[in-house]
Amino acid sequence: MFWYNSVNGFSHSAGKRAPTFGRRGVHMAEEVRVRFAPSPTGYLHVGGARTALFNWLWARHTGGTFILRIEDTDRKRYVPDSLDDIMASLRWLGLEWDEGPDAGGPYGPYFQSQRLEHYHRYAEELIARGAAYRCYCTPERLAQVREERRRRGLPPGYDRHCRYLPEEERARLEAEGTPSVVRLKVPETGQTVVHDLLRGEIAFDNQKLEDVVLLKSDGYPTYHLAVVVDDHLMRISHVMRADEWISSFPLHALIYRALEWEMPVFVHLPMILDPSGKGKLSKRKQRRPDGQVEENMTMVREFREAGYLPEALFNFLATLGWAYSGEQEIFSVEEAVAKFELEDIRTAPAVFSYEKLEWMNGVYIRALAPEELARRLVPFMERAGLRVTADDLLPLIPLVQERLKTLADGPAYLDFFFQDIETPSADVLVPKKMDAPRTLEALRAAREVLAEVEWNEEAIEARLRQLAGELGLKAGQLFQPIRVATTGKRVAPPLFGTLYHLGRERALERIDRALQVLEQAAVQEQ
RNA sequence: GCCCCCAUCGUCUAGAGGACUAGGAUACCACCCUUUCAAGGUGGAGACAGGGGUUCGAAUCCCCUUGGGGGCACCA
Repeated sequence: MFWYNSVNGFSHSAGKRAPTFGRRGVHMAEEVRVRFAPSPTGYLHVGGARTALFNWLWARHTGGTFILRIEDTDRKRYVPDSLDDIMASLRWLGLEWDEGPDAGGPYGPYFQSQRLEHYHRYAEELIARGAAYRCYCTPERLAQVREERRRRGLPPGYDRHCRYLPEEERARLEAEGTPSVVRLKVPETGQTVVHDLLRGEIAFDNQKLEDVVLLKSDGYPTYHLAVVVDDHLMRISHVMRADEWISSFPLHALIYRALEWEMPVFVHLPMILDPSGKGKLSKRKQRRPDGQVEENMTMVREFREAGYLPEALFNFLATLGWAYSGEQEIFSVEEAVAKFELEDIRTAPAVFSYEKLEWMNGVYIRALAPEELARRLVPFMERAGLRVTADDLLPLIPLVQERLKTLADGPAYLDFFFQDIETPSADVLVPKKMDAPRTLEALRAAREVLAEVEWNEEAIEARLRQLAGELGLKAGQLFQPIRVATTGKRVAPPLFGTLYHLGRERALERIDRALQVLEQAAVQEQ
């Protein structure tokens, strides 16, 4: 049979550094069409987002088309709100699609559940061409077979029972209306050689391949059939998908060849690994940044809620498995689009580094216009119970901008501006190498200065520095009690700006409360 | 178990046989700056998994070993 010659279709091995277009020279002018095809079985995972991102980057780089296709062929695992999350997360990252749900397009519908007639048609076509067959085995029998094979030390799989069903038996089962699936008729000998842009040729012994189910008994296709049919019908030029699909790649190739369809260029993307380096990134794994045991963040929405900027996540994900030069790693969207090349995608799996993402997020936060930072901080302040507007925040931005790692850090740095503080205890108020009486004396003096100083940052700083000298204290010894008294924190934004924006009245009021605490402590120490 | 993929500092990576005393970033450490914390500056420690080939010459090409990962559903 023609498709037993599995090596056809490839003129030469491209190898690791093959030119992107050269291999399919005839198609150099052909439009690039790529797709991201998630299944609505859960929220968008950062691994999925990275796949989407690479596809999007390639589409934008080439002036091609980015398609969103929903692979909703598993009715059992369907999660109702996952589709909304996937679309919202993609848009949050800036990965707008040209064709797909909402957008529409000439090759729709873009939900596989609405394309069943196509899968049925090509399943029949495959049967007619002798490349597939109906299988009437029950799930129970299949389970039995698997168990049996396991016991005999064989790889789990189907025993091809129905492939060799006598014709009269087949007719009888059909007449009885026995439920059936359609299976791929994999050649029993020879090899299937597939081509990956980055890895070159990969050969599989047909003997090791399985007669996978193409069409389920509920009439829905499996991934294997649906992906091939849709990629062909939607005229996909490049398939970029996760590494884990390499195993079923030969099955897909067999379907393409049986249907005599030309294959797109395949690029398998490296896996994203858990920080432990053990296995795919998943929620189950735990990380402990400071001894704390917690769940990994894996969903795009979680990063958004944790105060990461979309541009930072975008940049980080873009450099996970793709490197432009080894020198540059901060890329604007435009730069990434301009510089993205398929050849520069790595094949080795990459560990997801939360530390590096956090650093990068800080870089992007520092680069934000103050007005913009203020605007983005508002929801995080509100979530912490602080009712503020961007205008309230704006004057305070210079105090915190270079300190924030995430937007969620905002409240911890700024809450005392917007709500009263708990009066700090003496042990927090008294700096190292100081005692309560001396701290009390210093803070009293500071109160007097602050009560009459002209209320601007420069004057406050000048007078307090002068005071420190008069008291024979180091700057920190005077400033720290003031900081703690007015902010309730040991760690807070720069003092003079803080005092200025807090206002004289509130600053003095908080200092007075701290003085009471210190008075008591001073008495007790004597 | 079988099949497939992968292998440079802890991590992300540069490296296309000679430009490698292996570069950058992050994380870490020290110092500087400094009112705390950051940010910034300077410096430091830190890698070609192992073994065979090929070659005048190997991080780079080939083979083996080891290690890691993925897959083996009427899931995607």
